[in-house]
Amino acid sequence: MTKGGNATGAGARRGAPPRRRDAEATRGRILAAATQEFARHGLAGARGDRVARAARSSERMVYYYFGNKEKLFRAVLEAAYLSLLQAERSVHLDDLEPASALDEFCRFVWRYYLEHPEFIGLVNTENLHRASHLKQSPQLTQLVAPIVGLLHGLLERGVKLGTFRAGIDPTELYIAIAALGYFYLANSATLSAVLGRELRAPGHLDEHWRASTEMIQRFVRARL
Amino acid sequence: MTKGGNATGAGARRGAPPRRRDAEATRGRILAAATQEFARHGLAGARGDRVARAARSSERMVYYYFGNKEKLFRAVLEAAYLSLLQAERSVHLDDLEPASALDEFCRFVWRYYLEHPEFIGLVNTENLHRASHLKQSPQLTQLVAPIVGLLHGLLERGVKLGTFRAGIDPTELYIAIAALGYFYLANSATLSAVLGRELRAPGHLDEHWRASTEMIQRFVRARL
Amino acid sequence: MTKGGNATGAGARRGAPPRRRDAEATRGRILAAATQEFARHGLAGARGDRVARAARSSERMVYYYFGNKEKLFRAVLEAAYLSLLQAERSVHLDDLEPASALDEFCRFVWRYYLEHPEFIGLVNTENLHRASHLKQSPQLTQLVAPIVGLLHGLLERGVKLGTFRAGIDPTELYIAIAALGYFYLANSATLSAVLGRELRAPGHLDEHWRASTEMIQRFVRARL
Amino acid sequence: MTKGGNATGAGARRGAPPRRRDAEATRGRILAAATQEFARHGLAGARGDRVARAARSSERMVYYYFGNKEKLFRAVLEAAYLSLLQAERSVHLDDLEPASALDEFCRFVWRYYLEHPEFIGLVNTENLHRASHLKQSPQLTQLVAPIVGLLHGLLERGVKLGTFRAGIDPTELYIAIAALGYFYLANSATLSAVLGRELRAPGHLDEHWRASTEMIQRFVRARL
DNA sequence: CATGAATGAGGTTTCATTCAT
DNA sequence: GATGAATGAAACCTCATTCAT
Repeated sequence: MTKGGNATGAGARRGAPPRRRDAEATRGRILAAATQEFARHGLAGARGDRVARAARSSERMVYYYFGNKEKLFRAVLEAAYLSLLQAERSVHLDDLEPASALDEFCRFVWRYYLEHPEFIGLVNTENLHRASHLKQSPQLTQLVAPIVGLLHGLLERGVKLGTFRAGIDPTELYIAIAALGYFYLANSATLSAVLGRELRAPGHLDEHWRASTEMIQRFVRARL
Repeated sequence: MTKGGNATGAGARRGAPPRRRDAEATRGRILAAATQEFARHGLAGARGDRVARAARSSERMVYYYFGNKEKLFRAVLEAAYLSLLQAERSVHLDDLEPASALDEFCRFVWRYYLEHPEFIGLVNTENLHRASHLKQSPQLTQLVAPIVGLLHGLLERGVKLGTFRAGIDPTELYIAIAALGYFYLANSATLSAVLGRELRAPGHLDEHWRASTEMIQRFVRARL
Repeated sequence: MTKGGNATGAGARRGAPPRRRDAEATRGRILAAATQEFARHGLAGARGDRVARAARSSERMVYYYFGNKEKLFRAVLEAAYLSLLQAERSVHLDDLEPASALDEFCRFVWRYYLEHPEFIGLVNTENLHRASHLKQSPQLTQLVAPIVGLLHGLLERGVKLGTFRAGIDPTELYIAIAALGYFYLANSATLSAVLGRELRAPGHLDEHWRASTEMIQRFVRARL
Repeated sequence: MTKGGNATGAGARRGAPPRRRDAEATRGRILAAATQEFARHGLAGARGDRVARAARSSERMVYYYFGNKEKLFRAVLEAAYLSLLQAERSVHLDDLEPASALDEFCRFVWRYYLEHPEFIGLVNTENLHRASHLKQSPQLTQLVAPIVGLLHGLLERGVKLGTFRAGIDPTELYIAIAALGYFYLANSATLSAVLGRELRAPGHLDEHWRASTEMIQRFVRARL
């Protein structure tokens, strides 16, 4: 029942009569559409008919597959976090020396946020709801962001080599790295208006990334 | 119960029946209630009757004073930003040496976010709407966060004294300071669930603030 | 208490503090504004605040002077009919020979409708309400359109002279004259759309008037 | 109670509980009810709940099928004009000699107005709105009342036979015929009150029709 | 597996009107 | 005599959801 390994192909399905395996495809399209919808409009602002239309399906199907709005949101949220976890698994830092590895790590986080604006939207929405849906997903809460483990190892290596100072909490470091990227992108609209600077302009994006990595490096570096 | 001749001021009015025919007071209560409502539930999730009840007024009065939901939100947003600006005016850093002044600045920002969770909620909501309401408020967009000016002066002083390195963009510095505080508090719910650590616990709050200021100090410090 | 003959002048009353005799002036402005409002939007569609604004007064004053919406409409309607009656009094046909007098009469009716679109709007609205307000105004129903009397005399003279045929009901004649003008103007919007001809174009207005008078003349003429 | 296999047709369904899940029937009942409601109360005065009740449906269904009040009105208006056009197609004048044909035409128009008071109410309402809804219906504006074509042919035949005079504009003639009928019926309430004559009394209705046709005949007749 | 029809409940907003100086 | 503040009732409309095939 896994996704990979089937050979039906994704193409040639436009207006054609529904065929075998379409159930899963429909479900997938709905999930994708709902992800966008929730990310853009929040939970209360999301509209079932927009999801249905974007998924080239019907509102009825949304209920058929997901039960109700809240459950749909939970499914979307789980998929989003799972997606992040999967991406995190692709990060391999062990072959790099600690400082470069940390740079690489920062780049990964920044890139992920930059390329997954829907993730930011969903997380913001979930925080508005005090993480109530997340708490209902045991598989997610038990996972304890394995990415922090990466940082832990990395910091230890740096300390041993004498390039990083001791006593840095990997969780705090992770939060700092996330904060610098997330805040900038999540709040770019209001910040741009208030600061009078277009934060989404490519130049400023780059500059921010550079400043952020420097800040992180200086934070961990021994004997500045 | 008449309007003239009392000197109670605006405070100490909780649960007491609202003074009737006091436009300013009624408007104020509605604005305060709406601030909480929008911060907690977002624009789409906010409910007019909850606002009315919390303001010990009627739904009708909300429309009487603010026209419609969107305008009410705009009024709330404007008041929130104005409130921040006013608080910023109370920050005086000129008498402190640069490093201490920077610490003080960080403490101010952190405290403001900590003590004004509604501000975070409103800003998040406004970002969901791509700052569309903010852009309609000329008075706010024209203001160009004067607080950045404070940082600018502070950095210059530090550079002259040789304690800060040159070439730091005050706007970027401001964003970093804001990011470290805002992100932590705005996302504490999901982060707590995912990281398996109660970020709102007093100890962790303090630790985060300490780590943040250190990060900022190391970022600007010359010759580390 | 008549309008003419006072020397306060109509000018110089813009933003100035209210003075003596302003009560009557305010009432008058409200009545005029309400006339336009009811004519343009009907009874149900009329809005108190639009009336107030157009009258440079307040909604409160509307109720102060007229009690409620329905009474205001009645006042408007009475004023409109009284206005028509007064205009009718200015029609003098006795010095003209019958055919010319009839032409003159037709011209008067046509002109009145053309120059008083609000009258048409009000009458249409009143018919929607099955003349219920009109019936409540004894002064109007008792009047029995004196203008029909004019036609009666005119027809008699024509018959005596041998230019008009006998047996024509003056009321029917009046209705016909009114119909040709009223219908054309009252329905010009829908007719223009459906017939593909701009009925309000000056050329077509004139042509219609010419055709109408000819129709009326041919109707009464003896021995065609 | 299933949908398939019955042959009752659309008629004879009054007071009986509405057949459920019959979209066409439900839509039809709502349209019919709305026609009456708009005709009687105008656009602003029409009430959604009255429509729902009269249609033995729910207010919700009105929005389900028609979107909103304005669209419902447009649908009603379109149906009303389409109904008129269909009736016009049943008029065949070619077999009659011109004068009789013209009489027949007048009778048709008169009868239509007499038997479709809702049409008059709707058209009046649409004129209040300056035909704004009609203009949004391309199918209606493009039709250019084909009935005028009938009059055109009829006039030509009469001229050739020498019974009608030349130079009569068929559109003007149509307007005159419509005016004499429409005005009388649309304004019967106010006219009855003002003229002191019950225009809806059968005798007066007949008399008006006779006077109207005579007027039309005399208008077109050659050599009176 | 899929769907068109239907709906209860409640949301936002408007309206005409009155209160209390 | 005049007015700003207030309001109950109801209007229109939307939303998430279920029914019945």
